[in-house]
Amino acid sequence: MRDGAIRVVLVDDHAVVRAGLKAVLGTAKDIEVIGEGSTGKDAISLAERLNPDVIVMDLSMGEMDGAEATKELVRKKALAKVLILTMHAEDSYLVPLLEAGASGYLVKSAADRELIDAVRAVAHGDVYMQPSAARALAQRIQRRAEHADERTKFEKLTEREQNVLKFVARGYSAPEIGEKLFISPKTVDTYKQRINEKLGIAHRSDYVDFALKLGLLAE
Amino acid sequence: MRDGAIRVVLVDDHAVVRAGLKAVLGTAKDIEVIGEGSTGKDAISLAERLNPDVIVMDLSMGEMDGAEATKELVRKKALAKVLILTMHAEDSYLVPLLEAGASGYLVKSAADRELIDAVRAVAHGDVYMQPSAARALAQRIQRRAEHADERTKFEKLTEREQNVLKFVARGYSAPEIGEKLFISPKTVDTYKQRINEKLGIAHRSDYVDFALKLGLLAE
DNA sequence: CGGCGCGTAAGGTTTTTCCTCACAATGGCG
DNA sequence: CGCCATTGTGAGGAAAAACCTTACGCGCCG
Repeated sequence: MRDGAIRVVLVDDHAVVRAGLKAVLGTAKDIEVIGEGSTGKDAISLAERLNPDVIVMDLSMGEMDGAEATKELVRKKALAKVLILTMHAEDSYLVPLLEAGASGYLVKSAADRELIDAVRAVAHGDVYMQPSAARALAQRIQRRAEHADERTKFEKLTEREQNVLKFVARGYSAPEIGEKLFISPKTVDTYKQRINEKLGIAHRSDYVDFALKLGLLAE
Repeated sequence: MRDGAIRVVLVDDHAVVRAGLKAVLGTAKDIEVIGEGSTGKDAISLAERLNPDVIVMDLSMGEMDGAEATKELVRKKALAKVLILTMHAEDSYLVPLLEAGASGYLVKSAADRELIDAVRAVAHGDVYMQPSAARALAQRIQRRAEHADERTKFEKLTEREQNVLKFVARGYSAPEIGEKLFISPKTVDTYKQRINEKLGIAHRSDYVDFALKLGLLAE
């Protein structure tokens, strides 16, 4: 990082915890703690003043918690990476945190070694996660794959029909689809008719439902 | 697991690799290799015959690769958990694999210890992932949160307009929306008109794009 | 050979959309 | 205090799209 050491700011509303973190990180020669704060607001002002590489921040704090602070930091386009600490493995917070822009997620019971690794990883631009967190994430993704029924039905459609289904779900009209597929809008109409029969649906909203369940609308 | 040991089937098209895996797993007293195969098809027939707890399978194989075999196993409601091995950290395959139903993902360069841990984890019902894999997953999620622009625009719409936007994106027609909101279809028309102006869009497909980017269509 | 599935398409009726206009309530703002 | 922008509501009418029915060639399978 800039001039060698990884510049870290610690934010936690318990001084004892901060002291502990400082002690642990102090054992790594390539990590330097350059500031401390006790609220999310502190995190933001410290980020602006000190321009750290990494902000190690508690998830739950009195005034402005870690999640909100992370969002705000991202909004302000701060360069610092955020490593969130949490008391217990509260998996449910993980996804919102990642969406907010956090780069890492660590329970406080983690070994010293893990903390140091995590700081290095996020300073390096990587995303750091413990297995329990990764698991939550993976399960979330797997849940998406549960619509086997719809998949089966979908696969019974001909290629043309599948294609048309996708386009309709995406909001395109028959003439527009016709243009894209180089066929007459009337032909598109026919496909829609056949899709309706085969899937037993009738409304455009059903197309959207279907496509959503099958992940056909993922960018 | 049943009668103590974790029953494992190895599937890889290189005998040498299978031998290696067997040697490594042999060092764990709680793991027993009960079968071997060299293709995805083998994986499926072995799963049916031997009913293993875990299938350790290569990602790339000649006939039917690991991903397809996993899908098929899930389709057949096999009880075995699938741990996918891969030559390099091909992150791009991870998400499809998880969707297919794999419970773990490991590069072949992993330490012996990691392989054993991974087998135990998936046998136990956990999802096992290495940091590099977890990273890919996390980045994928973060990408979803990048549409700040759209969010801002969306928030400039009135509540009514936001509501109508959602319904339109979901595929509902003006009369249908009118019914849901207890207003005239003509009023819905007006909202659509105003949304078009405010967002600078004109097609239903733009509504869908917009809603997708903001996650308004997530079940 | 006669269906059957599939890709293609047209005609005609019914709905929807799209655009323009309208009006009342509300809430600043000079 | 009037004025004007914003918001919720709605109508009328032309244009477009959806919907339903019918049709035809082609390859395939019993």
